[in-house]
Amino acid sequence: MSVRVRFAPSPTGYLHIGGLRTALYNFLFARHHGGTFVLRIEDTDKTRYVEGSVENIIEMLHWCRLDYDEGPGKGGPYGPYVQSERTEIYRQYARELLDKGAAYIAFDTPEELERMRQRQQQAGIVPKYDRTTMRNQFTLGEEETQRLLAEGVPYVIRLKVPLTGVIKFSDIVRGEISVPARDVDDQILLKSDGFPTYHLANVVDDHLMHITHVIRGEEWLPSMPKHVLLYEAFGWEKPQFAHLPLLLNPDRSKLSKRHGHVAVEDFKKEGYFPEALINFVALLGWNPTGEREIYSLQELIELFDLRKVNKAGAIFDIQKLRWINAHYLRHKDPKELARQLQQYVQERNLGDFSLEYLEKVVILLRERVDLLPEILTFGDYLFHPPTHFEQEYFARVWSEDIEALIPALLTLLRQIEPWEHTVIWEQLKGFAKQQGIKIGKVMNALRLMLTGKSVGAGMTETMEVLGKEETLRRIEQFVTQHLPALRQQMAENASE
RNA sequence: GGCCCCUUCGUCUAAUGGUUAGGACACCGCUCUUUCAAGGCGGCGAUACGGGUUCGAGUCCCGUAGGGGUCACCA
Repeated sequence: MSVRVRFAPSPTGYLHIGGLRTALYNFLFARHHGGTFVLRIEDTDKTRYVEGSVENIIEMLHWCRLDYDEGPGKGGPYGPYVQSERTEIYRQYARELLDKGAAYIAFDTPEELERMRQRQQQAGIVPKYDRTTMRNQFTLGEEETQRLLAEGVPYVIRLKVPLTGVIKFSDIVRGEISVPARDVDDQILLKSDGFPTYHLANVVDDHLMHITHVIRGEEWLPSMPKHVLLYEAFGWEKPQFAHLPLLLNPDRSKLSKRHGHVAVEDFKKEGYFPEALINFVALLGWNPTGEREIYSLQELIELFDLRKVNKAGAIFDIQKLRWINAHYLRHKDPKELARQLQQYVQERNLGDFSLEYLEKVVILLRERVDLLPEILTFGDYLFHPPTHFEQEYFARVWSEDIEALIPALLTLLRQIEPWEHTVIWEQLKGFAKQQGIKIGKVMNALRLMLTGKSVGAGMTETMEVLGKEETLRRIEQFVTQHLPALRQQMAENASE
């Protein structure tokens, strides 16, 4: 039988990193086995629905190249793939459970349930639905139940969990697990609004959609016994289960918004590459060798093995993500990067720059930043003349000697031809020697005048990218405008 | 608190019961050098604890401790 897996998010917000990892492992498993990857939207709680979240999930999966084979907008043989469009199916199966005696009807109001929990807590016992004292099919009797139903009194359908015995199941990641039945609650399967809860809808759909492997987060492990009971009540063969270790905050709690952003979209906006995000997230909880860090999606597909997935949760370390992203930044095609950079330039209204120019900028600076858009701030002087000059740097590298050399330096630069960094370098070296001054002094002065900053790419390379005209203009502008201003500032600081 | 899961450097991880416990990020140093990076080289740094099984345990078993998840008409 061919592999069929699903990613089943609920549309309660944006796709987050944890969801992406779950989707990724499902995707990798499906592709590795030549199986089918299904997207199913679990929107059975209409109160938690967030507008636009389905679109966001689909868009982000697509951005990461995790395209699904069946699902919303794509169709497939077992649709619809949105649970709110399948409510009649769940009602039908809930009735089947009722007929089989595996479930029962209950009329308790939320207030009554709350009082029950309070009583239990005061008595020091674990809160759990008590079907021998509450208002349900068993305590009310068949006749009264039918009467209330006929009257239209709201009701729910609950799973009738055995009072004794042990529920056992097997998990690909965690092995054999068993839970005493007495610790399992009589889960509500069908809510009073006629919608199913997760547990019913999930089991029914996984069966109807012929899912062979359920790969989901560890937070679902505690509800496994309920799901096992449901499969058994229906007489269905269970799929195989794999509960993935959680993604954690630096404090080891479940990954959440509190410690920085977790929405995939935020990483996209910040300028992370999808390849980097996928590469990083794939290695959180699974590793093919332990010796390599960089994998393409294709390589991940080839190597993926569910049995090698770890059991312990993994902290989401943004530092390593940045490093991986930086790696991709240094290895991607500069032409492609230039196109992407142009987008950022336009978004920020930095002016018009040709792709040729931006490509040079990318090559010049990509080894010095982790994210592509950081080039815009790190190398701001490549997009407009510097308006701010680091005072400390100025104080350190500017001197009377240097200032006296500026006219000669300008004359030298004017005659340099061709304007290429190797030529510029040779000429400047000769100049420094001739003037009996250290080359470093000249370079630092140029760096200050041309960029205003103490750090950046190689100076002559930067000059080449700026062009001769711009280089000369900036030097002149520095001497006539910025230098007096800087002097004045220094004087003010000194007098304070 | 009940139930369930988990535990190798700070972090992500590797290790058919036999390795000086390996790699990567971060950090530190050296190197390169016109600054800052990148690269290269090196360093720091872990089997939670206690028992047991075994010639031999990170690996198997038991206990303890710690961490996490979950206990809704939410998924």
